[in-house]
Amino acid sequence: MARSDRLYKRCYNDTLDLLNSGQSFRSVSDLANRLDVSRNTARRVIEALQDHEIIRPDGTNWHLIQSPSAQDYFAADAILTTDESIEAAFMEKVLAGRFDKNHRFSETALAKEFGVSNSAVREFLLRMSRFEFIKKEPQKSWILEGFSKKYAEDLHEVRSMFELRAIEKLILLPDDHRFWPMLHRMHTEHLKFVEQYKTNFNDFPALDSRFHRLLNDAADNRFFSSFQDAITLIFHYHFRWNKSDEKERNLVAAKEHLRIIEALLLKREDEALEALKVHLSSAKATLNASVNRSANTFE
Amino acid sequence: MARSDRLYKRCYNDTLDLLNSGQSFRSVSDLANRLDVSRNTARRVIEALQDHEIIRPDGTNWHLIQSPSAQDYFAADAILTTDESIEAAFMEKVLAGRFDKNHRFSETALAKEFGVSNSAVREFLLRMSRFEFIKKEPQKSWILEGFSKKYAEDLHEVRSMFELRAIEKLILLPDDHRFWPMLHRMHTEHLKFVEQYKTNFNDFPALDSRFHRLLNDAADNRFFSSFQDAITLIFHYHFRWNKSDEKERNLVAAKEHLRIIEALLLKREDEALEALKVHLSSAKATLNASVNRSANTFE
DNA sequence: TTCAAGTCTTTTATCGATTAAAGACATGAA
DNA sequence: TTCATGTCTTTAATCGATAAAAGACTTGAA
Repeated sequence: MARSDRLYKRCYNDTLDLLNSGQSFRSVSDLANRLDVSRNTARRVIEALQDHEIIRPDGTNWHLIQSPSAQDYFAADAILTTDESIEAAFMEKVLAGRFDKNHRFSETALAKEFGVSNSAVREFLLRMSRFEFIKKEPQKSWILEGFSKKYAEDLHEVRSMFELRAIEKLILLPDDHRFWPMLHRMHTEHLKFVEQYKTNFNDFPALDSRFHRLLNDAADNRFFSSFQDAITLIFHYHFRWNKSDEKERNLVAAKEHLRIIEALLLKREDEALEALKVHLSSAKATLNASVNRSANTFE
Repeated sequence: MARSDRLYKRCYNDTLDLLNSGQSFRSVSDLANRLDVSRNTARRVIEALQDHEIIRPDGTNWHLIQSPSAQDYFAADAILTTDESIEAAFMEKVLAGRFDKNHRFSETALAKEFGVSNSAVREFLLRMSRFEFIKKEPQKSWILEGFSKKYAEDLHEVRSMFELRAIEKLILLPDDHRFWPMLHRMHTEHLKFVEQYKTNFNDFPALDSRFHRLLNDAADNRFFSSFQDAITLIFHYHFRWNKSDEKERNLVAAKEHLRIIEALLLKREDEALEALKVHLSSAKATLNASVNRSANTFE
């Protein structure tokens, strides 16, 4: 087996969704643009959909012959890239504590366990190692340093430094900078979330991540943005893993965000910094609580 | 061809050096310990050296039959790991500006150019990408963001934040912490360097890197230490590339280090912070000068 | 006990091959 | 012009195989 055609499958599903939502596309090129893939891939999708008699050309547009049912779609796990599925499997294994006590693990063993090749695992681990919770020395096996308390502290320290600095830089941005309208939209979204949190509380992690990313990106330092990737990953999996007090926690955090946003919009630096500190320490508390739950939380 | 035996060759050379410097080893295990490799590798070295009639057992120790000459050693480029040689070739290519104007490049092309496999290049690039000067999106080719002025600024900003924070943390370390004797030794080494800088100015980059690493490691945050890897790499290659004013520059920097060290030893926090700021901005100026020289220095 | 050696097993480093997807080029219609 | 298409070439994602090095087990000597 060589390279998988998961992208094609994902596009196939996305195209069904597109058509099902009442939209359409004019040409192969048009679909390729919409899906942000090459024309070859788009063409393959269209041909397959025609072959399966799911769509048909209709004047200048393509249309569904009838609404697609669940079995017209590729299965959810068929559209993950190898890397995505390794990530999910690995993080689940970490959080569930299914690693040896000595925290050493081998590429080969993981590859076998996850049903992928050696190289795929290796490359995943290399990419992952920038988050500093796994590491290896040449010629030796990997070590899981795990989500220890210390890890949470290190993460928090750097995160605080970066985000506090970000606030200081943001306050100085000129009034016509594109950051301000984006922050406004963020404000609106948060208000909406707070209003509807009882039903939509699941949306918070994504909102949270977008909010912090906005701050970091606007601070215009690539290392800040890159660090935000680590934060997003860690919190993503911890949120998934630890659902306790989820609703309340999310509401509190959203309100903390609002305080920061409002202080920023009024350009009250001290108030914004203060609000951010409060928020960061509650985020730290959340992470700590989750770390303590996870079985691979050794010292 | 599969895995190369460069480690063995390096050990072979190192063992010759060891014996040539008058030291010896008692057993396979002993040699393995000294070289920090497995016994299998150490055994292979000893057997080869015996076969080549370069050493012979002598009671409880091994001895050289006669002082080894240059041709008894493996060539310098035979003892680099694939990864090290890719790194050297890649960085040289970046600094010499031998990339296309659009800054895109392909794994395959590099692999061909460097005479190594696709995967080796790929893994190198993945590892490198945490330094944030190359990057890629899935399904697309790599982009060299290069050592722009902006890169130098981003690097400087984070570096300053980390090291200033490090100083604040170091001042608080108890008197019996192992950091203090290490700092004392560092002090002595710097005094010695300043005294002999006219002949030994080449030693400075290594000393510089060890000094900053000491600060970052003692601050006890893995992200600080990891960032220091980036700094070391960047400065290493820029120093190599830009030799102008080398002697004077190194002397000035060493004296700046001394001011920091002395202030730390006296636990004068403000003075240490001040001295560090001075040093960091001269380091930034050095890097900037070098960046301007390098041909891949686009905006 | 501790250390050393030999043997066997596991794991990493490295390669080359294969297929999906992107990208480049040429051509033709609005 | 501009866009859409088809064809061809290059490149990335992914795999499995192989040899070097590490590590585990066993035995024997000081």
